[in-house]
Amino acid sequence: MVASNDNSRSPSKYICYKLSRVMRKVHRYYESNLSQYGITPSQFYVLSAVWERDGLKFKDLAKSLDMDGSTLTSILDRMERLDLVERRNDPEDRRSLLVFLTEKAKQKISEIAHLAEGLDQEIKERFSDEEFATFEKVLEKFSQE
Amino acid sequence: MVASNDNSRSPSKYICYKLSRVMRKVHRYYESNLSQYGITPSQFYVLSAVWERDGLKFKDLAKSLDMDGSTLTSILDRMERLDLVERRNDPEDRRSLLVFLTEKAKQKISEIAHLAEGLDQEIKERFSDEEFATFEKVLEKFSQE
DNA sequence: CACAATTGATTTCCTTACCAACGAACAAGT
DNA sequence: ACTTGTTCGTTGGTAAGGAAATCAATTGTG
Repeated sequence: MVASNDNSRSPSKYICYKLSRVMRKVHRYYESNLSQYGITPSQFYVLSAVWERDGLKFKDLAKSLDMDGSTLTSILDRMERLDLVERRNDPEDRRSLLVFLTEKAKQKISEIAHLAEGLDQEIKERFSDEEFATFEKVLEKFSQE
Repeated sequence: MVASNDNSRSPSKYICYKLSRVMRKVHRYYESNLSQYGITPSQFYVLSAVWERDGLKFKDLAKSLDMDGSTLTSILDRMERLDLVERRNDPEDRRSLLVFLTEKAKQKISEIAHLAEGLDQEIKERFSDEEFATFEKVLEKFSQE
């Protein structure tokens, strides 16, 4: 808490810096665990989102992940190379693409999701329930607006 | 809160995803405001850290920002090109580098810091004091361990 | 002293992220 | 039908983040 006082020059007084630092840390934690499945955290988010709604539109996928289309394009490129997802044409709109999980991905995803839930559990255990609930509430509010 | 329940498949149930999403949002907010000074959020963190301790060692800078050395190398490259920082040899260790702010940076940094404090203020105002205090406490705990 | 091990910083490679510009396809209006 | 405008996805550019390999300099050990 020392570095948060207002007349300090330290970057650690700024929200954005704090968030970025923690995010990177948690990201590395996920990354090191997901690597045994040969995927990255971002690829895992895409897998989860497509698992939730197989065959959804590219643009809806991007929107649901709050991700720029061009970022998703390159992630899907790699995931297609890894045989995790498949892009198919949308019969209703020739500009649009539909995204599907491959059989390979369908077989792996629930195990991976289980692992990720375990990682979350380990993180949560470091805090009190209320503390963490408030933390998540604030995050939720952030991403809504 | 809907998406956080445990039997959902949505990526938004995972801490790492939530953090990344919020972080990106806040990052974009900072980015759009800092761009008037021609710098990025990460460059701003470096400026702040060097402003706090001018002439610190490269490795200490990287450590204090919890940043990989290779990342810092490329950020400093750009910042040197922008005439914001300067690398000098460490007289005590020829492997080591010392990092200094340029005059140009010294003149701009306090104004930029003031802007950033304003951005933080605007964010804070969206939450209750306790709520946000807990949020920051959790972030703090995260980055300590 | 000499040699091995470690440290400091850079380079290269890969992934993510975003913006701006683009071309193709669709929609709306006249 | 034709033109105008919009939407969809990709491409190309830049920045950041990190892992691994590398080189030079320093430290440790025999």
